[in-house]
Amino acid sequence: MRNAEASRERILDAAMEEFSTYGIAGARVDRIAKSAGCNKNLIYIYFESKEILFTTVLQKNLERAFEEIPFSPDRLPEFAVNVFDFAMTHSDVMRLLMWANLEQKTDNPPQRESAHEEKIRQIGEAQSAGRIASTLPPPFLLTAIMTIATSWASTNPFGPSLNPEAAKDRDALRASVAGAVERLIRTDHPTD
Amino acid sequence: MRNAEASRERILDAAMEEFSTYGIAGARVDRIAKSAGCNKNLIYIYFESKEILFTTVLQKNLERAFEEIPFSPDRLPEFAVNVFDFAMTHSDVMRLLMWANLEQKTDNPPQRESAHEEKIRQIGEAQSAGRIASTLPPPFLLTAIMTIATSWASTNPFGPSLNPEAAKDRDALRASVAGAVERLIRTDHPTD
DNA sequence: TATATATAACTAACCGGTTAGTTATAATAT
DNA sequence: ATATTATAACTAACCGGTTAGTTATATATA
Repeated sequence: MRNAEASRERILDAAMEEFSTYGIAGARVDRIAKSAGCNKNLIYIYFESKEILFTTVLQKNLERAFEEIPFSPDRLPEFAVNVFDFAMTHSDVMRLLMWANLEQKTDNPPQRESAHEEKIRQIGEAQSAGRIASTLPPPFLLTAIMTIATSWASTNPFGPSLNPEAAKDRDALRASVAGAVERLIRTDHPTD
Repeated sequence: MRNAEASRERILDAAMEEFSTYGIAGARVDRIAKSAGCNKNLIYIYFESKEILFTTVLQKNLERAFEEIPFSPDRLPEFAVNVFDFAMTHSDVMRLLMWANLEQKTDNPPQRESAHEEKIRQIGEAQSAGRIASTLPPPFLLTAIMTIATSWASTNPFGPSLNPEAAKDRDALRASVAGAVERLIRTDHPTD
């Protein structure tokens, strides 16, 4: 049982669980070590500090999310549904993202920023071409779509915790997400 | 300078600052005491524990929010704008709410739950009367409105941190919030 | 009004347990 | 042999909560 790569992975998995549950300040390195079945110092050999371990876990999981969810400005309801499914299936990643946003003062990784910028650019293009409504500015529209799509993850204080009943019917929620986004972009008036 | 009520208030103010910045696990009772200009033990005399102090601060601030923001199912865009203004002006309260949702496992206070229920009921009524569109189920609609309205507070990982430029123009955002909500409820097709 | 008494408001110092991070040492593979 | 992988043992600082005691203020009494 001497395998650096495997140990590293076990630590990352354990850290994911710990950080998503307790956040950075609340996480305990001892607990991560125990849960990963390794010595605490091994964690400090592979990852310099608790904070760096957190950032590593977050980055890895966000990358996966970006790869999994394709984007097209002409299929925004579909995109929203994909985000919705990801958020509902990976509530731990959503929690990680929230912790990072609350506890860390660091900027977003440049790749995430530029991916966001690119989406905004494409939305603007689709608006100019009249394929979707131009009423809402692209940055606002994208933010609205992301927040609506993730609003039924447990991280949202206005989501499932306030609506335990509605939160059960995932298919209905998925349809509503698509419907809401469709409403935000429809061009029923030629002037839109 | 011996005034129980004033001391209590100073502690609550200091705690608000500390908890909204660091969360429950990250908050330091010593720091709260120092910032409130009192002895740490005084905090434990007035509030039993760190956790109870947090809950007290949260409750107090949420109550204020409920009082300040009136609700009418026939003025949903206006309601959303009021929520938006509150969220932008009181980002510390928003952070408190996020920390509570992430760190605490306790249910929402019953008054908050019932206030939410009542809003949903009124929305359903307005839908049945045909005053707003019936496409989206009331619980989904209310959650969508709340999340859109608060999506430009710093607590949203898809909000200002990804759109620093757009976040500056508060008036434009306010108008977009109203516009988005209007789109979610408009009845342009008689079948809606 | 001056003095004794009771109580409310507050504090300094401490404690047991915890926590992130280190050091020294052992085992394994090549 | 020697570099890599791993662990046990350790430490300094921290932290929530407590204890034992002091100071201010109100009330009662003579």
